[in-house]
Amino acid sequence: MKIATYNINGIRARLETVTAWLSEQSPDVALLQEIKIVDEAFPREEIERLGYRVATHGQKGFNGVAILSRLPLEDVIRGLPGDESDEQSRWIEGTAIGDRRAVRVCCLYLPNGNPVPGDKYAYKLAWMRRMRERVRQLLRSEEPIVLAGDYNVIPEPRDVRRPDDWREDALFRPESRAAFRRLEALGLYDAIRLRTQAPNLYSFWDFQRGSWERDNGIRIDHHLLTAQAADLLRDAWIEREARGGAKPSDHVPVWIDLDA
DNA sequence: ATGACTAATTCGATTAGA
Repeated sequence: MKIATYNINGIRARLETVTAWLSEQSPDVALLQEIKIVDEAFPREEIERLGYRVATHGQKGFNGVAILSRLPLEDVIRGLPGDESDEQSRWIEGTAIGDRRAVRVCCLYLPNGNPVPGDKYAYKLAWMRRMRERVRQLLRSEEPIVLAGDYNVIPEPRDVRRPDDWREDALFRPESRAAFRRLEALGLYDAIRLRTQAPNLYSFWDFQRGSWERDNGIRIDHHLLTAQAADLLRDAWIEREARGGAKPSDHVPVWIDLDA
C-alpha cells in the first residue's frame, strides 16, 4: 500500500498538477493538505474519474485536507477532536482497506505558528497537545496507523539547509521541536528515519529567493507510524523531482510503501 | 533592513503561507 502525503497549496491552482501526478504515480492513498476550498466546490468528479474515492474536510480560502483512495475507505472522521470551537480544517482520518491489512490513515495540516511569540504560535502548540490526546486514543487499538501530513516542524538541524535562518521561526523553535518529539515519544516512528539517516532531505522549498535552485529546503512533511505500521514498512522516500515540474506546489509528495 | 513568490478573495489590495 503506497501512501503519499502532499501539500498541494490550493486545488484550484493545482488541479492539473495533481491529476497528472495521480495518473503517473498511482498512489493507493493520497493525503492532501491546503486544498483551500469548501467541500462542495472540490473537483471531486475529476479525481473520481481516475479511480479514487474522495473524502474532504475543506474550508473557504485557507487550510483544508483530503483523503484520496483507490482502496475502500471506511470510518472517516473530520476535524481533530478535543475543541468544538476550532473552526480550522486541518485533520481528516479514515481506514483504507488493503489486500492484506486495514490501515488507519490520519491526514493533518499542522498550524504554521508564525509569528513567534503570538496567538498563532500558542494555537500551534495547543493543537499539538490536542493531537497528542488523539494519538493516545488511537494507540489503544494496537493497529497499523499512519499519521501523515504537513507538520510544519523541522525535526532536527540535519533537516534544514540553513539552520541559522530558522532559529526564531515557529517551524524550528525548541518548543515546536519538543512537541514533535513528545508525539514520537508516545511510540511513533518517523518513517523516513527508519530508512535513512541522510542529511539534507527536504520536502519544501520556498517560492522566493531562488530556494529551489539553491536547494535551500526544509523537511516538514512527515509520516509518523505506530509500531504496528512500522512493522509493515517496505520503503519511504521523497519525490523531490516534483518541485522542478510544471506548476509545482512549494511542497513535494512524500511516500511510504507498506506491506498491507 | 527590507522584500522577494504564490494563491485566494474578489478585481485591488490584503491576508496567509513557511
